[in-house]
Amino acid sequence: MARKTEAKRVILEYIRKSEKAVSPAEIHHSHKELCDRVTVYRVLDRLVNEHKIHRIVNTDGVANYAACHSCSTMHQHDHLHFSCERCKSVTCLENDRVEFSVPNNYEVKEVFFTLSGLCPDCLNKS
Amino acid sequence: MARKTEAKRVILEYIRKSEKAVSPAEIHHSHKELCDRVTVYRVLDRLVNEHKIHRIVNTDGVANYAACHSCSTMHQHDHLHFSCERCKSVTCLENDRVEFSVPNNYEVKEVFFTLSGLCPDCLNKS
DNA sequence: TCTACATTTGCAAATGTGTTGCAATAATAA
DNA sequence: TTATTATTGCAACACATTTGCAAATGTAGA
Repeated sequence: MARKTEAKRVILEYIRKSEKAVSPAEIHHSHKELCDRVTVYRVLDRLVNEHKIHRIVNTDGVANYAACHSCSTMHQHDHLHFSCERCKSVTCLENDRVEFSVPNNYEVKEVFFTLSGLCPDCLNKS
Repeated sequence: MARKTEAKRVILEYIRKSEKAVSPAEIHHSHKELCDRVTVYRVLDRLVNEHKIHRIVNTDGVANYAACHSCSTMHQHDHLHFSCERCKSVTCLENDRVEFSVPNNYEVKEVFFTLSGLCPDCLNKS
């Protein structure tokens, strides 16, 4: 059975407090003393399996992780994500729902909707 | 100005004939003699810039490329893509349009809509 | 509380994707 | 045909992520 470890607790707390989705590298850089780089990856995998966080692949192919907010009631991540091409930040746009249809010979398990361009911060600076 | 080269011609033809989106690695493996690995990446970049193909990031973070079908008339790739978790294939679902809204303080330049799960082929085999 | 054991961790090394610099090659305009 | 410049190959790099294995640690049950 799953164990409570410091790495897991701290990483989950960090993700929950973060405004934007965070990458494994960011987590490791801001918690150098906490644990090894490899452990960060393994903790993130476990948190995803436990439905505590969800994974977003940004348009550069790098994984980012965000806390699940409405997952305690219903587990779905069919909201939009925004991947900024300049600052590389990934933001959940949870209020903007997406509508789509799929041919019925596909079995859809997960949904990844990502927009890219410039986020409000970078748009201001340009 | 852009030049016609064998690598470019063969790679574009290969992508056009392919049912599914293909990765740089796949292209290189099936055309070992054609050109270097690096050239595959560079040719793909050029083809994307010329709007001949479009790039899809699959849920593993790997880039895949597919031919643009309706781009001669209108250049937009806001259709769904399906990323199979078993065989890793990426398919364009061009007939299934997606509707969404975004806060107006974001500047959207590109759109990546990917579903994952099991494709028809893998669904049959299971 | 103590013990046994499965889970978690650190470290080193490997894999895979994508990029860069530079000199050599080849397409094309003139 | 020749000059120009895009394209290529090669070697090396950067970075994200994974794997194997032995050591450490959390926790269920005695």
